[in-house]
This record gives sequence, C-alpha cells and structure tokens, in this order.
Amino acid sequence: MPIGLSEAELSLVDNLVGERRKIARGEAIFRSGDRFTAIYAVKLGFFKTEVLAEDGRHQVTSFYMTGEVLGMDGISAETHYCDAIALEDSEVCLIPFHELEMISVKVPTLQRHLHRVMSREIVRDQGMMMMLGAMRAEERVIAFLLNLSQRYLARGYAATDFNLRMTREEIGSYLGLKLETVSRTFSHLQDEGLVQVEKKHIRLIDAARLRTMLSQEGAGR
Amino acid sequence: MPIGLSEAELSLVDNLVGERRKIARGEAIFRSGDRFTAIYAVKLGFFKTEVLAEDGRHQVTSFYMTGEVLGMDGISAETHYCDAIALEDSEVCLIPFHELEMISVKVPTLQRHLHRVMSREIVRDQGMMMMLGAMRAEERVIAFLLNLSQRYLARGYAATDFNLRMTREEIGSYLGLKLETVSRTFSHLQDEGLVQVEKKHIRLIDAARLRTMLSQEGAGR
DNA sequence: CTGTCGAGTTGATAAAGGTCAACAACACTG
DNA sequence: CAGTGTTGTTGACCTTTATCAACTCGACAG
Repeated sequence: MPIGLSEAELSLVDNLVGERRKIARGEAIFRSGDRFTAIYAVKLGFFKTEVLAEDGRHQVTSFYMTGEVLGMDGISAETHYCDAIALEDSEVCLIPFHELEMISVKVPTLQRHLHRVMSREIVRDQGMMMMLGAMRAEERVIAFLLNLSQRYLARGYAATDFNLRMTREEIGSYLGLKLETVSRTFSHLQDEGLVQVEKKHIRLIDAARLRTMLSQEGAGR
Repeated sequence: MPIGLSEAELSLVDNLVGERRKIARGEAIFRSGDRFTAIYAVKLGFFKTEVLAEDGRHQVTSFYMTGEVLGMDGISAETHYCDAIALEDSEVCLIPFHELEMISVKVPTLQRHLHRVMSREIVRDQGMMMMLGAMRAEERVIAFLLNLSQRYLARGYAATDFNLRMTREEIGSYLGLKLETVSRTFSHLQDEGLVQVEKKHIRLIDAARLRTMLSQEGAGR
C-alpha cells in the first residue's frame, strides 16, 4: 500500500511546479499549526509525520519515502495538523497547492492524479486503523516490515534486506506499542528464524511465512 | 472533527448532481471490491464503514451522519476498499465522481470543496490513529462520546442527550476494544456520575469533566 | 582514553483489557 | 404467547503488553 506518485506521475508534477528544498535530519518541513501553502513530494530521504495531543502524548502517523507525497492534512483547515520531520538528510519538492489547483483545472490528468494521491492516503489510513484496532503486537510488527519491504521493492531496492531509518521508539509510536515491545518482538521473530535483526539492519529470511502469519490468525483483539 | 459539507455546500453539490437513493437498515451502499463510480452525501440516516481482512476480522473505520460524505476510499483504485452499511433506514445523494471531476474543472469553488472534504477525512483518520495508538479504553470511549456529541450539536440536535445508532460491538470495533470492555466502561462512567447510559440512550452529565479527562492524563500506552 | 548520552536489549512484575460464561431484557416469529 | 435470537451486562480468570529497572554497545566530547 505505497502512497504517492509513480516516476512518470512525479515528473509530470515536476514540470508543472518545482522548487526543491533540502531538509536536514531532525528538521521539520512543517509543524502542526503552520499555515498550509503547499504539499511536498519526497525526492530523496525519509520522513515521519507526527500528531501531538495537548497533554504531550504524540503519535507517529506515517512514514514517507522517495516518491511519496505529504502535507495533504493541511488542505481542509489551511493549517497543518501534524509535524513532518526528516529522519535523514532529505530533499523535497515543494508544490504550491493553490497553483496546483489552478493548473489542475487545465490539466484534467493532473487533477485525477491529485485525487488519487489523496484517496490513496485515505485508504492507507484505513489499513492503519485496521492494524491498530484489530492486530496484536507481533502481527503489527510483521505488517510493518512487509509494508516497508514492498515499498523498497517498488523503488528498485532489495525487498528482503534494508535499513530502518527510524528508532524503536518511533516504530512503537507508529504501531501503538512501546519500544520494549517492538524490541522483544524483533528478537522473537529472529529466534523463530523469520528475520535477522542487527540494530537497524533487517533481513527478511522467510517473507512467505511472515505473510501467512498475517492472513491466518483469527481472533486478534 | 466532523467531516462533510455544510448545508450551503451541500446544496451547491445538490444542484450540480442529484439522484437520491434509499438504503434500508442493514443494507450496503457499496461493498469492498465494488467498482467505484460515485461518492455519497448522507441526506438522512446513519452509516458505518467497515474494512475486512482476509482472515475474517473486520474493523469499523468510521461512522457517518447527515451531511457527511463517504466513498472517497474508492477513488485511488477505482474500487471500493470498505463496506458502507446503513445503521438505520437512510437516504444518500449519489454524486457520480467523474462528472464531479468534470464539473469541478469549471467551478473552482466546487473543486476546493472536494479537496477540503477529502483532506478533512485524512485529518480525521489521523486523529483516529492517535486514539487507537495512544489512548486507553476509557479515554477512547470518552473521546467517542464527545465526538458524537459535537456532531449532533453541529446539526442542531441536543449535545448532551442522544441515542446511539450502533451496537456495543460496533463501537468496540471502531475503538479497537471488545464489546464487553465498552459495556464495562459505560457502566464505570455512569458510576462516576459522568454520563447516564440506558441501553442506546446516552446523557452526558458532566461534559466539562469528560473533556478534561481527555486532555489531562499523560502516559496512556 | 574516560565519561556521558542515546539507542537497544532483556528480565521481573503489574495492569489493562481480552476471553469465556452465565444471565437478563427485548424483539421478532411461528 | 412460548420460543428463539440478538443485544447488553456482569463476573472470574487469563493473556498480552506496559512499566520499571538493569545492563550493553557505540558515538562523541573533553
């Protein structure tokens, strides 16, 4: 369930708008409350988006990699609802939204792309809710790894051998678990011979079995 | 966080497209896998959307009431991703999506409305993830009741006195809890004198305190 | 080279919520 | 109007995951 534009789609958008911006690791593209002016296509790097509650709790709501588009949360209220933070030195392509709306009036293809990208985000969020509401810790971690794997594959990288860009705590926040639980689950999956985990480096040993572990498993919670 | 169009917005859409459809209680507007052709504005009644996993598990992802718009999950893949089911006899207004896209090219206001409605859904989903990932049972139930309350208020109904349209099981599925937990939490909130629960009828006794219980409370999970 | 800090792992224990089961209150059916 | 199915409540018990704490490993600073 990767969200975002294909290479072809991306280049189409590229021609219409432009302006790149470098974001250093740890820096934000935008923060909650910032005025919304643009959406952003990730050209290079890795981001998380994070929602914060009044009481200080915060939740990672998404990770974005090359080719994916973020910032659409800001459209409705003209104000961003979450923080978008680079997990490594990154580059985004800024797409001024009102220009995009104006141009998309003239280029129906572009309009349709935009709608699809937004809809894909809605679908992805629903899958996320399913995960948070109906899966247990181990299943969530497996789903997370398989999802990353698939997205790396779609970008031409190795599907079974990759590096995590985020900490255990960020994974935990994303999955609605504590970092200790994430760590234990990794260890457990490793003991079972399903994955190999060495700090941030992940190797999927038996992706097929991981997949069946997801689709089997009744009950849950 | 109500999603949907205001009266004025709704009537605008009304003039552009139309065709009402009655949906009896328990019937679906669309089901997962159905070809996507339209989005739907709720004119009357109450709906849930539900995602189903391969293994039979299912999760209620949203409730929709009068004035709210559903079906946008289908845009990206031209296929619906969830089931939309009426919780009472209802009526929706069908908005053929490709027509909408064509017309919105000529009516920029309409285009902006569409984008806002879609973005509102994204924001709402992120709030939902926050709830599922970071709140405990009691907080989730409180957030759910306050959200309903606010949406009834926005529609001119009593904010502190309303009837639930869904079962405990549907609430549980939506909140990532079991129906027993929902039931117990209702009983507990009643014992505390915060709400009054009689089957499906809810009366909020101390909405102010409920609100502080949400924004206070650190930790969570 | 030593000290400190952040990230990660692992263990012991506690708490939250799930599971199973019994039962009550209704609504619907024959 | 008795019988059955659905919905909701409550209790006893158990599983999962959180919490707290100790410890390792590197990276970086002085």
